[in-house]
Amino acid sequence: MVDDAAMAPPTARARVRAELTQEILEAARGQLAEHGSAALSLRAVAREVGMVSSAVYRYFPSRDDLLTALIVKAYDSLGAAVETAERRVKRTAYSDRWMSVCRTVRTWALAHPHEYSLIYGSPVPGYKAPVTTIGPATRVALVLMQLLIDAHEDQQLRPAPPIPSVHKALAADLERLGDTFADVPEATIVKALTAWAAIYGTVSFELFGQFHNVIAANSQFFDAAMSQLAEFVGLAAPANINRKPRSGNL
Amino acid sequence: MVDDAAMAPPTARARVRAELTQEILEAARGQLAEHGSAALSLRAVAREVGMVSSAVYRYFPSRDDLLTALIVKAYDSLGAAVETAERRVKRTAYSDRWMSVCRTVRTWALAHPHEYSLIYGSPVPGYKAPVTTIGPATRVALVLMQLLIDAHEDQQLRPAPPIPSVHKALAADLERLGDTFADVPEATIVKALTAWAAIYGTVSFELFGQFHNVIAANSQFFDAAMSQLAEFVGLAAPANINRKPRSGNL
DNA sequence: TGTACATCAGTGAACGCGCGTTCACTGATGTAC
DNA sequence: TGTACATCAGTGAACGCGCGTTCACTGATGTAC
Repeated sequence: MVDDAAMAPPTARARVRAELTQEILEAARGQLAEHGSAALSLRAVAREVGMVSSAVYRYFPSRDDLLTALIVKAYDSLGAAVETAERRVKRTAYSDRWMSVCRTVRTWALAHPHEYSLIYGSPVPGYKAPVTTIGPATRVALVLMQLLIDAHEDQQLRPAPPIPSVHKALAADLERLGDTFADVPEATIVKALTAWAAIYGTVSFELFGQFHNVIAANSQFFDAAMSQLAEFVGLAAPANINRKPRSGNL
Repeated sequence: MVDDAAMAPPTARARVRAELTQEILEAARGQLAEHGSAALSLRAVAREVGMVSSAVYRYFPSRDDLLTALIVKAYDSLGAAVETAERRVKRTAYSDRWMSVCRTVRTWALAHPHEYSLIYGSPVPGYKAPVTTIGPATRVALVLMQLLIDAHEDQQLRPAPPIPSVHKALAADLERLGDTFADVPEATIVKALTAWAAIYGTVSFELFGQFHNVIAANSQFFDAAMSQLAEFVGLAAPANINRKPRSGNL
C-alpha cells in the first residue's frame, strides 16, 4: 500500500482504473443530484455506469466509502467555488470579500441542493464521517477566517465589546482558536463563529423551506442579511448591497 | 367526514381508536428518536405496537401521513417547550426572554436530535409537507416576534441603521411582515429574521458536528453567541450570560 | 521476442433482508327496529 | 330487552420491489525470466 501513482509509468490498466473510478464517482454524483442521498445505492450507480453491481466493489469497498468520496467531492466543489470567487475581489475590500463568500455559498447551495444537504443537512443515518473529510470541510471557514485576519491586521475590523464573563472551558477554546486567528480579539472570534453558523442557517432556511410564506425575495433578503452580518462581525457595512447577483437568484 | 369527536357520547370503539392512534404515534416517535427518520417504517412501528403491519393502515392511510403526524408532534413539542420556558421570564426582561428561547431550542434539540433533524435538517426525500404543518412550525418564531414587539413598544429595542437600498421585491416582503410585526423598523425585521436563522444555524452546527474540533465548551459558547445575537437585533446585552444552564449542557 | 504464471476486472447467480401496500377473511362492536 | 344487519379492527398471506454484499468463475492485462 505505498503511494500508488508515485513511480513513473502508469500502466494501462492503472489508467483505465483511475478513469473508471472517476466515472463511477460522477455517476454517483449524478444520482445524488437527481434523487438525493437516500436514493444513492451502489446498484443504481452500477446501473448508471453500465456495470453489474458487484463490479463496483472493485473500486469502492462499500457504500459508505462511496458516500465518503462524494462528501469530500462536495466540500471541495463548494470550497473551490468560494475560493475562486473570493480571490477575484480586491484584497482590501473586506466587506466585499465577505459578501462574495456568502453569495457563493448560497449560489452553490441552490445549484447543488442535494450535495448541500449531504454536507450541511442532517447527518446520513448510520454513516460516520472519517477524518478524510475534515480538510475539505474547512476550506470555506478558512477563507472567512483569513479575510477577518486581513481586515484586523489592516485595522479595518471594529473590535467587539468584550464578553463580560467568559467561562473557563470556553476560554480554553478561544485561546486555542486565537492561535490560528492571529490576535483577533476573543469577542470577535465568537462573533465570527456565530456569523459563520448564521450564513449556513440562512441558506438552509431558504433551501429547506423555512422561509416559505415569509420571504419571497430570497436573493435580496440574503444580501441584506449578510451585509448586516458583516457589520455584526466588525466589518464596514458593504456599500453595494444590491449589485447584480452573480447567478441563480430565484 | 363531519367533525368526528364533536357530538357528546364517544363510543367505546371510538375511544379505543383514539388511544391506539396515540399508541402508534408514540411508538413511531420512539422509533424516530432511537433510529432516525430513515429507519422509520410502518412495519417497524407495527411490530413495536404488536400489530400486524397492515393493521396500521386502519389508523394512517400511508407512511407519509404517519410522518406528517410526527412532524406536527415535533414542532408542537418544541413550540410548547419554548412557550413554557419563555412565559416564566419577567415580561420586561427582554434579553432574558431572548436567551430563554434560544437556550430552550438548543436544549430541546440536544434531547431530541432525530426529531430536530426531522424538522430542521434536510427535507425527507420524496416527502412534501402539507399545510397542516405550517401552524405548529411557526410557534417558536411567534414567541421571538412577540418578544421583539414588546421590547419595541417599551422602547427597549435599539433601532437598527436603515438598509441603504431596499430592493422593491424585498420591500414588499418587509411591508407584509411589518403588518404582523407592529411597527418594528424594516432593518430590525431583517435582523430578526437573520438572528432567527442564526439560532438554528448554531444549534445545527453543534448537533451535526460542524463545531467538532472547533468548540468544546458548547453550552458556554452558545450562551455567548446568543447574547451577541440579542445585542445584534437591538436588545440590551444580557447581563447574566453564564447563569446555571437549565439542563443538558454537554 | 516469447512463454508461464500472477494479478486483476468484470460476470452472473445467489444470499437474506426489509420495505409499502393490497386483499379477502373473521370476529367483534355498534345501530335500528 | 332482543334480534338482524351494518360497520369496523385486526389477521395473515401475498405482491413486487430494491437493497448491500459474497462468491466462484472467466478472460484479459501485466510481470519475470
